Amino acid sequence: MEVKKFMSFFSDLRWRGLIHQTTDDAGMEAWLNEKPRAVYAGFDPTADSLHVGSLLGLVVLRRFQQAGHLPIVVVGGATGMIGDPSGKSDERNLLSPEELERNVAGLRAQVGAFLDFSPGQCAARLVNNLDWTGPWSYLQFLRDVGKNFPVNVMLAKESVKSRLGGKNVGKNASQGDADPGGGMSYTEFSYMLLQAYDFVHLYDTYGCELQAGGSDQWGNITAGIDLARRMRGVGLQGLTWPLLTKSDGTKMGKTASGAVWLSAERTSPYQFYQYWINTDDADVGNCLRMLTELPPAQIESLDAARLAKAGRRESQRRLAEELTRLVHGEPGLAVAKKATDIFFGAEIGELSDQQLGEIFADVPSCQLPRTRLAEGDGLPILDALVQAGLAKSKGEARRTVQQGGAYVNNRRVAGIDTCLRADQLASETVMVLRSGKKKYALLRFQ
RNA sequence: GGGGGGUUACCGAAGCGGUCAAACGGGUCAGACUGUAAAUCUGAUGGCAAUGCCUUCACAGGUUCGAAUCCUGUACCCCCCA
Repeated sequence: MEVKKFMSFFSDLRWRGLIHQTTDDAGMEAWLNEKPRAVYAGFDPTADSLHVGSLLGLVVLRRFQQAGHLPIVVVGGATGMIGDPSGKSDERNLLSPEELERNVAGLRAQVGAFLDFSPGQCAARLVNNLDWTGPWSYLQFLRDVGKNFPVNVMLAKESVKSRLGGKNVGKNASQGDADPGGGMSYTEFSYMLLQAYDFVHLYDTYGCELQAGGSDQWGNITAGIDLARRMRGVGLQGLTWPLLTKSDGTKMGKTASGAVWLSAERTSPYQFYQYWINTDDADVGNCLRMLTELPPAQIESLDAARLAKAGRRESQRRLAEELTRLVHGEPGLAVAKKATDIFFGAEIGELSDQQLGEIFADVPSCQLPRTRLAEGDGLPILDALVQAGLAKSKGEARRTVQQGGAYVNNRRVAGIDTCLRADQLASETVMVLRSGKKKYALLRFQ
């Protein structure tokens, strides 16, 4: 395997497919090599946690920092109050100030895992655009900022056109029979002014000359560049990364049960790990390039291994490991892997309540009095399955057992007459029930 | 307003007096296979104290030894003619 010679930071970005558009394709690389530059990317505080959709932005900023540039994370406390129309087919609901405040705090807590905020040459910053946008009066904003925006230019932006054009951009517009396009409110129309001004403010305050964002942000980024030229007479730069989509065209980071979050409370490290483990062969190469920091040579050798022996799923494993470590740290990864071993592996036993609790954090459980284990021959397996919610009726439980689909502590239940006794506890008070391949439930005996 | 057709289990759809807990397909669940994939194959699919018992075929009554099946009424849906 040929080892790539030194690759500049920027061509590495290109190689990874992280560059979609730039304001200066020819000169950007040299411009970045010239000296450390401040670069900013914005994050919407629509929830108290970021999700996989924001991961790309975070890792891009991280790469900039590793290359010696200064990343600035802008949390959209102000713009979040308005709602970015880019890529949305419908008007958004406004968040309350309290919600926003909580969300901003949540995001602040998360970005520390990606960027280094400790004082130094290229310490990262996190700012909230509400801090500089809040004080504006409406009239003042119209005079100073609004004056610089020709409406015809605003109307030409894709984010606006698609909403006014009379057809939904959203892929699943099918359910909205009545609503062709929906239009947009003046509020959302004004969104780009706020984001544009952010760029000017960051230039003024931190000398920030580059804004990065997803490809849907191109219109907002160029709006900021235009504004800076008009207000300050400077030429700022912009760069976008492509949207992270799967080969089937759907968005990355969505599961049947909702978004995959970065916070352990919303998506446990195990679930997070599992999400990546299950990445399609067709997508995993892209994900490795764009999201992980594995060197190109290693990624290429994983590609080759995947072609030769797809069944080993080495790529998925590495992807899940790298990202879980990045987001949840080494301890989070350890828990996720341990849980994975148990979920797909051998008998469970000799564990503590606490260990089981961590591993099966996502699994439903039910409490039963401990005496049930001692009554008669013990707790009949059929009752246990129903109690645990793994079967809707005893008939269903019976079928599951007869078909060999029921397990206690990952050991197959032999017959429908099986009874559970205290010596089958996996830990002090917990027994692990499973139906089929992956459906688990805990029984806690108090 | 007049005429006709329909309403069956999670969904679609058979059944038109007993052998109906109800064919068939889809879905779902389990098993085998496998890469925690896809495809395929097998089994299951109202409830229960289970060679039996109980509750289901829009709802309420009725005919009958016996009704998802026949009759009457009610509700909802569809089609045709005005």
